[in-house]
Amino acid sequence: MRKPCCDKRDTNKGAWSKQEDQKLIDYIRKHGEGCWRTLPQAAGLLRCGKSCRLRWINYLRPDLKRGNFAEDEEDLIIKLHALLGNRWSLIAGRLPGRTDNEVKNYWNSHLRRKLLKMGIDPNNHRLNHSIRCSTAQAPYNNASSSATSSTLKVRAPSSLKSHADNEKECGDRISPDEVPDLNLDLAISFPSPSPVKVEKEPNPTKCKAESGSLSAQSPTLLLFR
DNA sequence: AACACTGTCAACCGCGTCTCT
DNA sequence: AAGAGACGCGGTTGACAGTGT
Repeated sequence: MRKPCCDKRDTNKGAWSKQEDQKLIDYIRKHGEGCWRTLPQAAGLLRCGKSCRLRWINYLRPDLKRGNFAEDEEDLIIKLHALLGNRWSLIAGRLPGRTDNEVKNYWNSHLRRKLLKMGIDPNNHRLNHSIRCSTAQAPYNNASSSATSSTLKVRAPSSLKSHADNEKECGDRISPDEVPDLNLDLAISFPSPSPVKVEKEPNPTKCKAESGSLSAQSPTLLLFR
């Protein structure tokens, strides 16, 4: 049985105040990201670590772009979604200054509708195609979307297989080589000194528990342009 | 003006994965 | 090998704003 990530009685929830934001910013500027579990106490925040992490990543990080999505960003999201499904973090990794949450929200509120208006099924990116799989929110995933998404990230070969399996289960879904005019040349392979890597940089300030999580063994999603 | 409806987005939740012991 | 702890991800929720009636 997993313990709750924090003692919920003693933590604030809901919207962040400016003071809380400032505390978090100050702390991370001083000590860097990481060790989210212990950060709230160290920073004097009555929040759980997860909440702090989310607030920082989605809102406070200095490199965030925010604001409206450009047309080319929209295009890229649509194309990447056609290839990757709801792997928002992977998609966001190709959009500098954008977060997975932001991309996901934008997809659900704008792009889905836009595609529907154009007569394209946002689930499989096909024209005038009735939705075959009942999981409208998780186009390429079967029962557990989070499971498959993690699989893709970590174990590329089997994930490709699982994607292919889903294709079978869901009928004639689009496959990467079916995507027209994509020109993304997406490949998954083990790390090598090559093009753009969508990979989290190991944070030097990270604590012990996390430090080995991106070892040389971890396959990396490589994206070429 | 008041209410209902709809859209947006920040935040939460639960679960999978990874690492360490 | 098994269990615990921590992180990260995707799905979902709920508050708020905008729009329509």
